[in-house]
Amino acid sequence: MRAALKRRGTRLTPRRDKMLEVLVCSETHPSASEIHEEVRRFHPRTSLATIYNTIELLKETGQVLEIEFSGAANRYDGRRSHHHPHLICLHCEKIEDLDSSDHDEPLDDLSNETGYEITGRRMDYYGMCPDCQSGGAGQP
Amino acid sequence: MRAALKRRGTRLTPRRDKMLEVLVCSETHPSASEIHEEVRRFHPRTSLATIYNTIELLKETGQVLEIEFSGAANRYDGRRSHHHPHLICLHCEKIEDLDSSDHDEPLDDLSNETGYEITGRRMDYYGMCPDCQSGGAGQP
DNA sequence: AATGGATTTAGAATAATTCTAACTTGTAGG
DNA sequence: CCTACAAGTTAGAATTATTCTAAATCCATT
Repeated sequence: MRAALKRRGTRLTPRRDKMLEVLVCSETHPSASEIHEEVRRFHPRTSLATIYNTIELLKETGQVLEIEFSGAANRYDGRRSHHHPHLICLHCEKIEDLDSSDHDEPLDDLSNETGYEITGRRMDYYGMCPDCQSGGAGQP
Repeated sequence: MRAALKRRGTRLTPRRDKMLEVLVCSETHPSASEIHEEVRRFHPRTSLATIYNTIELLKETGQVLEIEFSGAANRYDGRRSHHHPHLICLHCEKIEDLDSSDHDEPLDDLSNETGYEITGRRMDYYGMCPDCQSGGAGQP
């Protein structure tokens, strides 16, 4: 994954390295400013612009998936080793990964049919998580 | 569809009616301001706030799907009679509907497995359309 | 140690969406 | 038909995530 960055001629700076780590290790699909906070704990003078710049890089190389949120900050998923759907709670904005092998079909057929050069995909389910249904634990 | 609005106690005003028509008839998955322009041709004093208000209503009743775009306006799909995936060109921002019956499986299994109350879903493929690949017709 | 291009920064700029408070409209009851 | 009230609408301000900009810094290479 680090190699992928170098391969395209970009440097693997300490900030970028930390960002990769945050993205891969986080369980919560963090927003840009959450990533920022986390990176800042190790490189306190990091600017938010750097976070956005690096996200842009990683998006281009397909190493991060951007999950847009209406009326809220986008969220990022760095676990792109295999495609997986998301289960998104519209109430507390939690995002869970679903493990499902059957969604991992190849894209060649679709590419051939449509003529599109397909570089990514996204499968999301929206609803309300058990916590929020019971009016309980999850933050509103 | 009009009935669904009334059923929940909201009025079916001329603006709302026009908006429904625009959403259902449009082939392009319009943005809020494109919907605004279209509605304005018939009700010139319509405010953009009304468009957003009505979108909010329609989202709540599941009559419109919001397709978030990073760094650009959200787009809306009013053809919710059956679930279908989208093919999105990242270059010209065109959105095409894919007709595929096999994506229309029921959500009960997933609801039971996860405890989520699932109200919606979204399946998108991202890439570059044939026009943009050939550097041709599509707007950049 | 010097050079030059990539990276980073702080802050300003942009633009979509939401909010607010006043105004208008439609409907139901008298 | 008239009145009153709730729902709908409006214009513009406010909010806020993201992008842009120009200057400073870093780092690999000479």
